[in-house]
Parts: sequence; C-alpha cells; structure tokens
Amino acid sequence: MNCAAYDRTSPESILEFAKRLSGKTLAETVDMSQVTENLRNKGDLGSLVEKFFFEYEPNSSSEPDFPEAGVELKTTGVKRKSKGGYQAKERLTLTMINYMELVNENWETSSLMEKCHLMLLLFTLYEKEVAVFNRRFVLEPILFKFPADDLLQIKLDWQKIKDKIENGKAHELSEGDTYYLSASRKGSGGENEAPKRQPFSNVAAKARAFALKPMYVNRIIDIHTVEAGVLEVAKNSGIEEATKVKFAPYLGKSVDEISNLINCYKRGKNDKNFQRRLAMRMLGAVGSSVPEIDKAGIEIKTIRVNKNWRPFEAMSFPAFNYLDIINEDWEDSKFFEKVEQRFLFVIFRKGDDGETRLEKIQYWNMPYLDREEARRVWELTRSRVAIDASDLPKSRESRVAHVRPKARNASDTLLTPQGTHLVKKCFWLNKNYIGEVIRNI
DNA sequence: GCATGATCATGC
DNA sequence: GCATGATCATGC
Repeated sequence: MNCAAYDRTSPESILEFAKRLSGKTLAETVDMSQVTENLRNKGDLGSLVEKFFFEYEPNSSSEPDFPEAGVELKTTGVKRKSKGGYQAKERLTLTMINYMELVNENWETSSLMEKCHLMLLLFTLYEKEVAVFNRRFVLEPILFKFPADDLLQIKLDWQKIKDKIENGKAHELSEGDTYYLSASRKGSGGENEAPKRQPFSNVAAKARAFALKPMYVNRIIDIHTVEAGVLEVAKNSGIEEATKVKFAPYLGKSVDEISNLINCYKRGKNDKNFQRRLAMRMLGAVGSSVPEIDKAGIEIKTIRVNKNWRPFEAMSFPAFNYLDIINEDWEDSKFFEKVEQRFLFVIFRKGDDGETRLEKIQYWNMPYLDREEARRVWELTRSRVAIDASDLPKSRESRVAHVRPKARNASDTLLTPQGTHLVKKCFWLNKNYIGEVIRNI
C-alpha cells in the first residue's frame, strides 16, 4: 500500500510526492487489485490518481483538488515528437463553463482562477489501446502557475468568452475566438447530450469548458524540458560531480536493493537492459535518456565484473557496413567517434556471496596510445573487408579491440564487397582491456 | 576460463 | 522494422 506520505497543505510536498510516478504507470505504483470498476480506456486517469495514489476522494467542486494547498491536479496525455521530446496530445481541460454564472463573475475572483491558479501537471504517454492506468508517466511533474506575461492574454481570452455569453452568443463560441485559453467543446456530442441554457438568449448552447490550447501546453512542456534538467549541473560544480551525487546513495547496494529503492524492476528473466535502466533511473532519467548526458556526449556503459574485477563481457559498439567502411577514413568512422568519447562506466560487481552490487562509477576516456591501437584494428578491418570480409581481426590480434558479430540473428546480414551476405559485425573493446582499464583507475 | 559466434530485449 | 546495448552459448 502506498501510505500517501505528503503534506496536503504544501504544494512542494505534493509535487515531490508526485515525482514517485515518474517513469512508471499508475498500476506499477500502487496496488490496484481492488479496482473492479469498468476502467478500461474510458476511465478517467485523473480521478484514479487522486483516489489510489494521493488517496483522497475526488471532488468536482469549484475548489482545487488540494484546497489547503490551492493545487489543482491535472493529468494529460502527450505524444513523442519524431525529433525527441514530447508534445501535447490535446488541449488541457481546466473546468466546465457555467454560462449562467460566468456572466456574474469578475476575473480576480473567477471560478476558473480559484480552481486553477496553481496546477500540478502530470503527463502520460498516450497510447490508444492501453488502459489509462497502464499508461506511463513521462516528463517530471510540473507545478504550474501562469507566468505574469501570459496572464494578461489569458484574462483577455476569458473576457472575450464572457462577452460572447453576455451578448447571447454562447452557442456561437469557438476555439478560434481566443489565443491561450479557449472555450472548447466538452460533452458526449451525441443526440442525447443535454443542451445548456445561456442567460441572454433562448438558443440552447452546447457544453463547453475552459481549456488551454495544445500549442500553449506544448510551450509549457518545452520550457520545463529545457530548464528542468535532472542533474543540477550548476549546483554540483559540473556534470561529473552531478552524476556522482546521483549515484552516491546507491553505491555498495545490491541490484535488488536498488531495484526496490527506485521502483525499477527486471522485466523478464533475460532483461538485458535491466542494469542500464537502473543506471539511467539512478541518474534521474524519466525515459531512457538524460538531457545533460546527451548534450555532453557522454557514453554510458554498464559493466558487470566478477569479484576479481574481471568483466564478464567485452564492450560492443554499433555495427558497421561492409561496403561503407572500405571507403572511409578513420577519423570519419563511427568507431573513431566512440573511441574519442568520454565514457561513464557504471560498474556492477558480483561478490563472493553471489550478490551483484553497484560497486563504482567511473569516468574514462581512452588514452592516446590505445586510440592509435584502435585505429590500427580499424584500418586492418578496412583492408581485410576489401579482401575477405569473413576474416576480420580477432581479439588475440590486439590488446584493445576486435571485430565480432552484432546482429539480431543469422539472417541479419549485410552485403560484402565480395558479393556475399555476412552477418552484421561491430567493433568491440576486448574484455581484458576493459578489465585493465577499470582495475588501473 | 576464454575466444568467438550467436542472439536477445528494448526503445524508438 | 531496425539500431543498440547487452548477454547467452558453445567449443576448446
């Protein structure tokens, strides 16, 4: 059970608590076995979160959901953008418009502002066929207050909507009337939908709600994605320190302990991404990347070693194309790029007791002489591909690197200069080499 | 126990 | 569907 440990009177406490959802689904976070209601796709995620995560009964009053803190909870769907990042799936509905009452309100005391002056925004990745409680929370939650710069336009939008109702034209309201805040259609839309009364006309109007337009929600997302890096680089005097701070609480802990601490579990028996996922989550990643790490071009590698600090495996890099490599120069190659990269090793060590622990994290980049050796292996590979692509440098031919398959299966092949199809291969850093590196630092 | 070959699981 | 990171499998 989720013993709702937060302070209902404090927005910051509510926000901190909400972060427990990051990267997870509601069903992964709380026990929902009690849920018997019909909650497939149509279920309202917002009320489920209120009920099962924050553990209070949803209200539909004009008050915010957390009245003492003045915080209104909103969950909203986002989609991935092709170039990375997220965008709003749709407008963010704030509250229903009551045509009869809105005309008696003024902005300062409006029911809209009373309810929504401070909002906790939670974002889930929208997937059509997935039940709402199995949709993943992505992005960090945001405590959102309208910036002063936007507030004027929001107020003008609100006024425009109000004016239209005062002119007896509630039925003519349109999203296009306004900019940030809109009067958006909200209702079943079918024949059975009851029309609403409006105060200054006998014409019935369809139900509408105040909503933030999708583009406005996109801007909220963009601003927070850019600003809210997870590493607090500035505060921690640089990226390396910032990452070390993130890992520090978990050093020496077993994989199981860490798994439980950060609620990130092995998915199957052979979950080959598990330790990497753990590493990313320890860093605070919500998805599978940490913006600051990407920006700095840091190559994160998890390494499993035995009690003698010998790696269980060599380290692989992306596959190369036989036809491309013969015309490439070393410095234009993918492997060159990798070898020049700064690495962050996340080292898990299997102890005498058979327990695997996070032993150490370590920054590293390849010394010059070893890069020259990598270059030799690469050039050797290039010339041998041209002659016989099936005969490429083995690990015994170099202290540093070798070439080996890297494919989905035997039929995952590429064309060679000899006209044959060979299983895809890539450059690997030798197991022994990696072992020396991490034992010497 | 290592080298080498082969493939898995995941995310996009 | 594919690239990627990672691990499994086998034979010596």
